[in-house]
Amino acid sequence: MTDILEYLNNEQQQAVIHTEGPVMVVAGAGSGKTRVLTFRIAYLLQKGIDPFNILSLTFTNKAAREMKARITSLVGSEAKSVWMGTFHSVFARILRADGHLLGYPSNFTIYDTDDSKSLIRSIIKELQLDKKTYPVNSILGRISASKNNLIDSVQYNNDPEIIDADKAAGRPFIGKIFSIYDKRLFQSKAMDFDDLLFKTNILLRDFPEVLYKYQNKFRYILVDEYQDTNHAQYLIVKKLAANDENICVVGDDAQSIYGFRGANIENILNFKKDYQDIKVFKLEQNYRSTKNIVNAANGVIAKNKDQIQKEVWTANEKGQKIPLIKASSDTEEGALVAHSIFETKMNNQVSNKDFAILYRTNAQSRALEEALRKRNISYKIYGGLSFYQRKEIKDLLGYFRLVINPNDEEALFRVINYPARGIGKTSQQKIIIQAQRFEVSSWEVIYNPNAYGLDVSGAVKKRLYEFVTMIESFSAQLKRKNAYELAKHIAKTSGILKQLNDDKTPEGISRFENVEELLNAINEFSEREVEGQENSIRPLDEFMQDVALLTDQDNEDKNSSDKVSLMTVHAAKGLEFPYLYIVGLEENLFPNMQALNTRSELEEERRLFYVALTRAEKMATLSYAESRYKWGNLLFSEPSRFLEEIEQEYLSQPFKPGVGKHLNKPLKESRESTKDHSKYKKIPSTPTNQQQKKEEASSNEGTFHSSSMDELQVGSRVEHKRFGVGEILSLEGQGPNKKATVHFSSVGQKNLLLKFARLKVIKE
DNA sequence: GGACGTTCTGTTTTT
DNA sequence: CAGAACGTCC
Repeated sequence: MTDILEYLNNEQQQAVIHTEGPVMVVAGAGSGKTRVLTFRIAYLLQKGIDPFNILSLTFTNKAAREMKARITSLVGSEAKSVWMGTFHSVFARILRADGHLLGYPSNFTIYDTDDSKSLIRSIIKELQLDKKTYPVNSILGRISASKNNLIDSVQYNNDPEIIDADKAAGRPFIGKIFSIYDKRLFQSKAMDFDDLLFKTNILLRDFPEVLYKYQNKFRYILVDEYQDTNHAQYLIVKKLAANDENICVVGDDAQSIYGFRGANIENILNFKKDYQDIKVFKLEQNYRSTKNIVNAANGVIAKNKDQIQKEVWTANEKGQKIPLIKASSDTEEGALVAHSIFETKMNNQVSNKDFAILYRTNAQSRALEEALRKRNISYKIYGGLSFYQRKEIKDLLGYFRLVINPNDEEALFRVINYPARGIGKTSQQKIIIQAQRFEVSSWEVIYNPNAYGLDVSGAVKKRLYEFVTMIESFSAQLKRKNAYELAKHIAKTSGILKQLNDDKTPEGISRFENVEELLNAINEFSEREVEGQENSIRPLDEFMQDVALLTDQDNEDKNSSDKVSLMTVHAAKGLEFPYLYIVGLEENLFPNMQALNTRSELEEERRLFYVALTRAEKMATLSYAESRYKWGNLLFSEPSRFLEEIEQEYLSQPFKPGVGKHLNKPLKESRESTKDHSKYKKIPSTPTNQQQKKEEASSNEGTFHSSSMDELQVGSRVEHKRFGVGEILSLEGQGPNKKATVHFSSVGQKNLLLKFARLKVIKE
């Protein structure tokens, strides 16, 4: 047995060997946080603690896997029995085991955000509410915030304060939507992301025997990224740890960047109040970055009010000053960044994988991709539309979901008429209506249409019968066939493969390939043997269990080839790169406009920038563009205030703020009182805002008219949002893809594809 | 019922 | 600009 402690510095050792009682490790960026967690678990195991008694909650499943591998290499294979994973995946597992107490079967479906939104959309429609007054996103946000604070729909509707707030915002029916939403989830035997935490809380609250069971099992609990836990997660941890109080939380308040998801920075700030005899260890030495980067980053958050006092320092070399790239447009920004990567590669003899480009929003990746492609630099995008969210993938997964849990309503209506089999919208509506009338799932209705008085033609009934029979035949094979065989059988029999194969457009081919890739992944899963159960079949439901919880980060890098990484700052958490580019440093983009309402929101944006900077080892380059295309509009921007907030001495060239001033909105103090913070987390944007915009636009009526295709003719005077007034010189082509050459007085001639061009005919 | 065309509408970060 | 929603026609 090796003495694993010799790998650690003094501070880290202390945090590792203090195994009993509550421990908080406040770990600055790059200070070896993961190392401490890993070694702490290894140390526990070496001490003879049963791996079965350890629970480790990490931020991504990938982090858990890597930690496990590391621990295995330190102390051997017993590490494999430690429970490790994200909050969501660990508690999904618990709910699959004990959720029956709450009325859920173990094969319940996990609805992802798309499923939730789609359900809410249909509820709003059924209630005949105006979707502009009830925007799906904010409704879901409201429900989510509520669940994260352990307020269910009944409490929501009984809380006069909440109801009054909704009424005041002109949306009295949110509570009703919430109730129906939850009822429908339950009928579908499904849980949304927030339910995984919410229901776990209920389970532990209402069933003491379950609580005891897990308290007894998890004698040692470790939580990573504690600064990003929300109230529901906080409570679960607190309950589980209540007996032994062998809890170790690791985090960095300066890296709390998930406030929008209900993360409550108070959790870490107040940890001391929750436990007595708590030991606090601070890891302040940064091993990752140069002095310049560490100091610049420290300066950015120094202005924040909410923080735990600590001083991150480094013994590393000073390093070079931070270069600043100023571009005129997003295209140029991409080109300059690509150029800089090219040069740096040459000058330092390093490879693509040593580089990363971080941005605030996913949409920014496009210009960068193009620039990199032009220079033949290969890259990989993390996040964005994840593989599992693509339409063709969700369609096939829809079949799998339905086979496993026929009550899954979202899956049912996704696939009931795809590929087309003559069960159209009207019939689907009728099914839903009957299902709701009898308060059963839609599957029940189509399974037994006569019993529920489903009023559709005989032909449709026949098609429904065929559909039900097909799904049932799949279900019957669930335990008999391995995941791959069944998946392939379903893909063929359902007609999905054929449908996709018939589409020979480039997009169609790529969709087909995606489906093949999914099938390959399932094949790999089927063939991977699980220790202790060799020769046993690995069925499809096992594969599907936490597909909804997989993130792009979790996809193993099969070709861990030499590529530049592109991702959002959020996705970069926990990662590090020798050469880093942070792009789009423009006021309103980063810091983000939507996030600039309260002081604490600005502070979170600063922490986000801090996280970004501290990912860099040798060099961090910043860039901004003076203008940028967004939704087809050219927008001009001010350099980000963050550039001014970095001390001059850390930048390689002087930065002077532009002539214009930031449109500094006065920042409101957020409700930080204590208890009810996120109950009213975001006051949703008032409908009046949007109505006003509409009215402004329509005040032009009389002069312009929204034009249909054939109003556009050679010689027509037209107006374009961006280019102004012009005249159509020529038209070419038929149908939707007409091309027009238009002369605009402001910019000269432009060729426009009419399908996308917004031209308004000016009527005399 | 379904295909195909037109119009409208997002507009942050993610488990 | 892209995708969803809506409208029209067979």
